Amino acid sequence: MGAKREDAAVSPFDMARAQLIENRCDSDPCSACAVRFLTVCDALDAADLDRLAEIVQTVTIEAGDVLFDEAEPASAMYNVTQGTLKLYKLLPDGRRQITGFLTTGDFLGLSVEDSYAYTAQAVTDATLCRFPRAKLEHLLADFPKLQRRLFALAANELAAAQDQMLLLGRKTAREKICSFLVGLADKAARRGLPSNPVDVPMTRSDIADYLGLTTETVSRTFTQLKASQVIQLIGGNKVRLIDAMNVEALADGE
Amino acid sequence: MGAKREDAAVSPFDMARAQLIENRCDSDPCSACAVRFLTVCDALDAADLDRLAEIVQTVTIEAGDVLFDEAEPASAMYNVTQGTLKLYKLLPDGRRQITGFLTTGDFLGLSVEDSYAYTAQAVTDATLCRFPRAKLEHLLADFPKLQRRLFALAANELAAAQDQMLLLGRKTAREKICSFLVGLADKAARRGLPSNPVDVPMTRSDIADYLGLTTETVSRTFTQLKASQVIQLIGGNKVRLIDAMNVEALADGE
DNA sequence: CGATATCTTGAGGAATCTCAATACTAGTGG
DNA sequence: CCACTAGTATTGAGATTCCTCAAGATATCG
Repeated sequence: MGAKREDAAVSPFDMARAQLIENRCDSDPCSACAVRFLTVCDALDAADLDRLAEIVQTVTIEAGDVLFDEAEPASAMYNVTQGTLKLYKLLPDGRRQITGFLTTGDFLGLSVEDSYAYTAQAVTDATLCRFPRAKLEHLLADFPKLQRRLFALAANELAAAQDQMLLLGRKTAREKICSFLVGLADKAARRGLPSNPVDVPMTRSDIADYLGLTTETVSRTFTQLKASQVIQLIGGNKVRLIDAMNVEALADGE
Repeated sequence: MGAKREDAAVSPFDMARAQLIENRCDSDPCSACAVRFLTVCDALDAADLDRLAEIVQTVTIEAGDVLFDEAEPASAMYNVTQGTLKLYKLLPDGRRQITGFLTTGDFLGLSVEDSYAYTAQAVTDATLCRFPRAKLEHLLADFPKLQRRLFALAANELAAAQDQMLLLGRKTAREKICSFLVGLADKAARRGLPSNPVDVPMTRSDIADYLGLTTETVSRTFTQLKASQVIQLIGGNKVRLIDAMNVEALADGE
């Protein structure tokens, strides 16, 4: 894979924080939004969408940029409209656990506490919709449907987190990698994107920190899966699942 | 620890399912509830509590009983009023990951999908408040506060799940055990229960499946911590943290 | 006080990690 | 247009944590 895809430093504190934040000047950005149906915004119909459009801002960040930092006051929620981000937590000595990768339609910044529970960093260049928290909460009071939708999304996140716990606690390296690939493919399919070969925009190091492995083990496992005709590596960041059903079976140790 | 504390079989399908479900006959069970402030019910004031009381049932289960099963239609949500439960997911070959232990005040059964994402089984004898899902959803529409409270609880669960991912993916056995003990102590403290020595009602096997370890490693790690004067084991199921701050530091690898 | 489940301890093995060297790959500058 | 460079990926060898298998100790229940 190529140089400079992202900053791989563990500490986020020396990262660029350049964010381009703009208030939407379009008259009607949300109702024209191509990815609305994937997101929290789907809860509102055209009439109410205006209210949402009033408070939304657009954020553009580059690969490697930190959107917000763990323990920073949670000032806003976001929707990813383009690109991939990673969320992670750190231990004092720098060990890192990536808790999720987000793509088009995913939301982040959910926090009932005052501060974020994780750092959010761009894996690729990305654009997001930013909803200032205070304004959003005001809106939630007016639109129970929106509240309900957020709740549903949180519940889904929770279910995904529990799957990930099963993976981290009980799966082998091979099962972890297969689960990861199947997960990426499913997510792409749900967005109408090509799911086989599946796009893998993150580094081996990111994958390792997501699956509780080391870079080397991730690399070795890819090599083994390739040797056993389970996958093909295409270019630097595409993976073909030779038999998707088979990969799925391997993912659960069947 | 003693015999028969719970059924340790991995497969839940041969477990007893005896549940005692009663409709509340008290005139006002909820407003008299001693643990209300800990739970979802805290969102409602006395006047609205009646509505909740109308739909609530009481469930009594014994240690080892399965409350509901993974993939079973999600017919209700629950609040634990007494006792400890465990939630877990299984792989086809029987490997188990416990995603959480629940005690007084915790809620479970949250599901936007049609079926539960995990199995819920009693660690000790327990009593719960049962809210049939259809009725509860009806109520949510009338009480935005309740909806909001549920959302907040889900968000907290999510944050806890992310902490657990960090634990599972990146912590050593010793750090895992220390995190676990600190977590139990904090939870007890928040409920006004004795937090040092902390009550540990679950088996080594349960702890192992919660932390992504084996029974033997859990046991060995307890022995080591005891030898290093970090903890004392009191009876079968109490642990004294000799220096709580120290245990906390060990939990994060500091 | 025996029966049964749980817990502890031991010895050896395996999966994964660590450390280290080499080989890619994509953008950079001549 | 091609070598250069810096990050990234792969591969190898050895170390280590944790797991597996097995036996013995302990605790609780009837």
